[in-house]
Amino acid sequence: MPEGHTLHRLAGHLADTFAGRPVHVSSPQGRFVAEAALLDRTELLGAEAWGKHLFVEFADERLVHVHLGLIGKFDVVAGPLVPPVGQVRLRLVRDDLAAHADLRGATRCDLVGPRRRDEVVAALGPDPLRADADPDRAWRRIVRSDRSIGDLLMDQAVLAGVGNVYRAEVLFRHRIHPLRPGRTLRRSQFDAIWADLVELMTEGVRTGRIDTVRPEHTPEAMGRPPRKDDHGGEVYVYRRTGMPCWICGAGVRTEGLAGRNSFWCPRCQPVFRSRARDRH
DNA sequence: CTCACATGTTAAG
DNA sequence: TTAACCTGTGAGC
Repeated sequence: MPEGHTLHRLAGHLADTFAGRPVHVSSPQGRFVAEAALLDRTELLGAEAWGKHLFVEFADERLVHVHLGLIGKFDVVAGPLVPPVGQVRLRLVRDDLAAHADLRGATRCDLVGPRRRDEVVAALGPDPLRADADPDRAWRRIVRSDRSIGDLLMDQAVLAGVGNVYRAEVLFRHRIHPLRPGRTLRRSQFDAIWADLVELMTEGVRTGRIDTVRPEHTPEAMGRPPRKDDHGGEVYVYRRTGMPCWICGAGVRTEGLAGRNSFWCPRCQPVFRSRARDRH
């Protein structure tokens, strides 16, 4: 579930559902009880996402810092209240009882103040989903790095909010091999990647899915069955190891990179050739 | 049913 | 580099 678009979408849902009214805060699981008691029946002011970090804002400068990790979920549920299922670390209930939100499986759920929030934000690279993002900060780090672009795109200190799906897909869309060193990218390529991430991730916030195939490669356009798995979105290479590339038919490759599986098409994303060699 | 793996990060070894 | 966190899903038996 959680790349940056999930958290931005969630921030919007939480704000729409709870902002401007007192909220009942509890921790059915028991691991956030003291903090929940402090927030209980105070006003929820809003919610904001920075990369994959979420801050739920309550009165008196109190914030709940949430990170979903790999498996966490924060479900916003409209309708009558039901007993918590599983390990619900944080539950928000609207004062009219007509909606609630349950947090499960998160790696982080802390009560913090603005100072801690600022620390977390300061450690993050620019977030393509934020209008105030400065892509130059990411470019400066990428262009002077020997690390691979696949590694750099996943580094939240370089660029915030991109995860394993957007990494694989945006590199495919720009025909760049994930192992290519950051310092070999041209500015125009980075600019195109950034602009594409802004567009793709904004669409992800709108739909709640990661769809990255261009109109001519959709299941309808190609007369192929839609993707069937828990992600829902249509993609070019992510988790398609061994299957034919939608564009050239070559088998999609995979390899561990930065601790995660990276996916690419060996024909559409050829191994980088150095500038010296290009001159021949 | 059990098992492997997953859109992530941190901390221990 | 590996385990741990903690939940859900799909594949295989």
